[in-house]
Amino acid sequence: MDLPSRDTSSDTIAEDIALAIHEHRLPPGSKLSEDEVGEIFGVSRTVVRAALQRLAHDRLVELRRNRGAFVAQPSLREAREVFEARALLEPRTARSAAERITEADLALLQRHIDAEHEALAAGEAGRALYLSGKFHIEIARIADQDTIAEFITQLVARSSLIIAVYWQRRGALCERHAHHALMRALAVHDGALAEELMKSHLLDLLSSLDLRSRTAAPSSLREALGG
Amino acid sequence: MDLPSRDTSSDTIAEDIALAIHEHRLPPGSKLSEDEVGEIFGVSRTVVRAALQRLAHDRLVELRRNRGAFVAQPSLREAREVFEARALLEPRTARSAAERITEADLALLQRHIDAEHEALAAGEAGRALYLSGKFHIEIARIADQDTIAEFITQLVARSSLIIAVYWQRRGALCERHAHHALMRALAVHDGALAEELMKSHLLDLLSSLDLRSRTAAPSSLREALGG
DNA sequence: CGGCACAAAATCGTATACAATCTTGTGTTC
DNA sequence: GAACACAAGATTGTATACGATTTTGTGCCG
Repeated sequence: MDLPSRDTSSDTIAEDIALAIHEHRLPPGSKLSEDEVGEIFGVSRTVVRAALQRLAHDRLVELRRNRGAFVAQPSLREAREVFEARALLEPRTARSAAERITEADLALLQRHIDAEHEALAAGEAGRALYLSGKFHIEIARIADQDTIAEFITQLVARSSLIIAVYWQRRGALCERHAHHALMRALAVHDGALAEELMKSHLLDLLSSLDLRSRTAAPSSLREALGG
Repeated sequence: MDLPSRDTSSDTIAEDIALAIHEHRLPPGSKLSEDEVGEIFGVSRTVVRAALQRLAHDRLVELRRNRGAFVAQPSLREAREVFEARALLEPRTARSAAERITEADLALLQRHIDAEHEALAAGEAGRALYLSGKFHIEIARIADQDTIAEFITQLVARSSLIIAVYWQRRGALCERHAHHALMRALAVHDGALAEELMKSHLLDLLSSLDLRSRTAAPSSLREALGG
């Protein structure tokens, strides 16, 4: 509004909301009223609806007819499936990335890791998680696979939502070492190692989630009981 | 309109258009005017826009700002990437499907194949292609992987578009034997064989495309010159 | 006092209207 | 005769308005 450097189209709003979800500023189950969002961004409901529909298509929000839009609450089943899909896509993509990575790419990845550590040091856990996801997406981009990168982008965003719901051991910074090890494999163009590291990294992530208990869908009722 | 058995929501329209694209009734590059589509389905531009945006998100149509919606014309690069993504997802999914397939699933798959042959015999090549794609999606469903099935659904639709642009040897019915062989592997729960057959089937499909020539994007100019 | 029915309020679904942008046809000028 | 400038037409982008559905608050009845 004040600084219309970009078009305030629905894409911008969708990205802003997606970022907020990714950084856990919008917890799962949050209501996204069309009027409210429209007022925040200074646009009409028309463009807000377009943004929400796009987010619903990415499974980040759930649209309930005549009820409104809510930040999605991935089911246990969806959580497993998302990581299984990532396990199919990312290891092979990491191998391709290792085979064709350049010095510029490595420098960019290193900056990503540094930014992640900075965010973590500053106590911005949400932002650190977002940057951690960006690391995975960047690898797909380096592999020169835009189509797969798009899928991974979506899966990473959904993973962030899954982590928000099912995160178990909060203290463990498993990401840190895994990403460093991956960096080393990429730097020496060791595709086989990169593939293996990515595979175990994803398995680690999955095992850090509490996917055993909570068989019932964690509804907003949880907030009522917990708070 | 006349038979409003279902809600004429944007999803229905998007599916109808997607089906037309899938069956090659709407060739790549076709203009999808909002007014025109709205008049055809008896709805306002509002709902048409929602449908077109959804299709654009699935990469079946391309939205050009202030220009309108057009049936997408996949680039050479996109064509390769789509089949590379399928090569990562489908073989392992076929293995899972083989391990857990039931008699009911087998019967359903057989009906799919029969319907495909009927369509082919009736000269409905487009419909046969659509059913052929459904076969792949059904396997992902049998594997009990909804998330991956969704990705495959999208990739299959895009494949249909790719075939419309880059199809080379029209006479070859490579699909037929490949799907039958897959059926046999699934029937005896031979996961390893199913995985291998799916892998080579996808490679066969890719090799049946003419991805060497036509480095420049085939625009609508081709119609003007060809017609 | 608890449960049900009804009404008011809020929110979403869709249609229509207006503004912005692009395309295209026409006229003028060199 | 060709190229540019301008205007008319068409199409999309966005806002607003109205109808439908759901939610919720209130009052009556058992």
